[in-house]
Amino acid sequence: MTKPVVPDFRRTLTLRDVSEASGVSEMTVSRVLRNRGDVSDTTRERVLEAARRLGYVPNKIAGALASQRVNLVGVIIPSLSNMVFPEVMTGISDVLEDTGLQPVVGVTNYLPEREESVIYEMLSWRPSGLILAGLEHSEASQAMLAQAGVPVVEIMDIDGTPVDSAVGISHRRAGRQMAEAIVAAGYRRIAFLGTQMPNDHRAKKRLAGFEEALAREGLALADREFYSGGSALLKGREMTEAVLKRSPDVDFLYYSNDMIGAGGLLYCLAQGIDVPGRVGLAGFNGVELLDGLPRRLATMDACRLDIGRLAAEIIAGKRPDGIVGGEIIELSPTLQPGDTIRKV
Amino acid sequence: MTKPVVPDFRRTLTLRDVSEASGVSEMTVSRVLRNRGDVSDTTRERVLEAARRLGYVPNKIAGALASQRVNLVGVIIPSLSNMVFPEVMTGISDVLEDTGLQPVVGVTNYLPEREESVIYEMLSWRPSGLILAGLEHSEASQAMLAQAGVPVVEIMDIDGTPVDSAVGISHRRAGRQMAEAIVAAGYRRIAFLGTQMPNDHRAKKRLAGFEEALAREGLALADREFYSGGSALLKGREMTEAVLKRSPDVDFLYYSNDMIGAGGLLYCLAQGIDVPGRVGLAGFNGVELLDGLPRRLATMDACRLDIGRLAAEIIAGKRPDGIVGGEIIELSPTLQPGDTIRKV
DNA sequence: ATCTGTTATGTTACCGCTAACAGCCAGATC
DNA sequence: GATCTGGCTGTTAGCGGTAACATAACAGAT
Repeated sequence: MTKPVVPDFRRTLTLRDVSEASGVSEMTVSRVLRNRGDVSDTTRERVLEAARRLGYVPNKIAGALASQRVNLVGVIIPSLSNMVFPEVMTGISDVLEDTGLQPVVGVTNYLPEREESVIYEMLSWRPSGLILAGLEHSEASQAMLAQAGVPVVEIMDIDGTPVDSAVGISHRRAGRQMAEAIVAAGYRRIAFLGTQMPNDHRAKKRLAGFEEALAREGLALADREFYSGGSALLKGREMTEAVLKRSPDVDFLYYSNDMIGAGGLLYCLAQGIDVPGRVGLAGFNGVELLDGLPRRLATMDACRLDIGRLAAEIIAGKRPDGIVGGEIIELSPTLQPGDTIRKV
Repeated sequence: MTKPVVPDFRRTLTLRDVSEASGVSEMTVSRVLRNRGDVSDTTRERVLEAARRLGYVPNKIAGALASQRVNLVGVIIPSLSNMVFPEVMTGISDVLEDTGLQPVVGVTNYLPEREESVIYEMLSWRPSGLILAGLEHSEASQAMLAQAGVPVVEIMDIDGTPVDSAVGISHRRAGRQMAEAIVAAGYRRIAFLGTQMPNDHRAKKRLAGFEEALAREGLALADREFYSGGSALLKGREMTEAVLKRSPDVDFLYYSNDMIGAGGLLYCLAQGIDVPGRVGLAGFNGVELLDGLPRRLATMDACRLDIGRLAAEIIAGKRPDGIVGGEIIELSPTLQPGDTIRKV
């Protein structure tokens, strides 16, 4: 309603401004700024000088619309505070760095409906590819991904059917392997401590594989405890205390992630409990944090860096043999026994 | 060179496709999909049905170009693995959630030249605003930000001159306050342990403020130790060991962040060192992780959630009194004495 | 019957850039 | 001298939407 006090005299700059300032056509300016096509050195210099002097920043929106090319890769993850995704991101960035592609992160907070809208939002920018965590998505999400017309890589997990490509580990198998190692070390009264999150499918699969392997040995979980929210380290302490009080005869604690496992380890050490003699412990992920603990927690690394790398390579079309899509890459996590499982 | 094996029969969908499928003009479809302007209920239904059936996802690139409006906010931070930025992001997302704006994250790895290119890249998408960590930027970066023509909020720090708005704490003052508390508790032989990072200006300012306050009391740092890279928790242990061996008479360890502080605390406890009697400890940030430690490390929270919130409010034009730009908001971090400083 | 206002829809002209193609000109070739 | 290069630059026509401005259809008021 009120007239603007400050007139907007500084219109946003366009190619035309640079073109006028340097006395060549817009097309030539465009060519210079993108390093595409032949331009004489003198012209190039003049254009660059003008662009720099004016402080011109190209408008990628217009560029993308005209060229039908967008140098963005959507990366959709459940959470940033997880300690696991930063490393995946590092792998992705490493590979994309010299491809001209740029990752753009979206966070879903483990909510399928949130994921749906993030996918929609991302696709509406017509990215060159999509990387997203997990194989479980709403029907609408699946439909969008299938229609997207760009490479889609589902990461972290391979127990299921991907829309297009997948890079990850089998969490089911990871759970089995850990159970086998624990049983082999002579533990028998085993408890599980983990997240409550109904949508953390990977944790759920690990537990399923774990119980499956126990069953095969004629064993069942002796106890189980769940949490949600709050400081994972603290929750680990609290849950550990609760389980050990409730089931004093438990001799092994299997945690769904390293953070709560670390909390449990600190609790046991503080209580003077003999680890791994009286109680054994194991987590999952292989997070860097563990290196600083008084004792090395048994864990299983989830190949996060490699997962990021490979996913990015698929998007960037860098896979050997020029494989184009529909690739499923299973990585093998390695068990790191640390100091919290008895040696056999 | 080779002909594509699979013909691209599934062209990408446009408004025209939906328009034809529903028998109305493109404009009407556009109105329906954006919920703007009056459209009859029957038409709306028909359009939505067609859009859903076709799996149409609007092209925001074209939309943004035509409307000169981009619902993105660039957020530029030095690192994801820091534990400090996820919380800032949470604050930002909370506020932006119901404004139609969407955060887009860029990471600089503490490299000014990398920051420069991230800023350039972001501005080339003409976002509605920019939030970036710190007040120190290359000249070229400053120029771009000043020219950007959108709100720019520099966060975390207010010791310096912002380009436009700033929300943060005074790290210099935070350092001073901590030093005063330490001296007041009777400690005299104080050591500093921190990051080597030449570009972590905030850590540097904390140290400067810290030394300044010590000097005012006639004191100087008894020792100092720096690190770079690796697991912060582990580095904290190692540095602490090094310092205590080298300078056995040191009675306080001031860490530049909570993670290395936690490492130091674990080391001291494992060594049976009397904390806070023989040695006092303090960190910085107030990270959630600390809640799970055997003893509560003294720290200073950096108001990360509030910083994110306020920055987002400025971008979204939600500040009370309709303040528009050039706002500088200083928050006051609170000292959390924990259990690692002697009570006076 | 005409006027007015409201609601629902369509038309037109861009937004800022790039693909594709069309010139132009100096020097080489025949 | 005519033709043919190949390097450099310009012209034209969109890309897929949306703002702004018609227009149409119809109810109620005059």
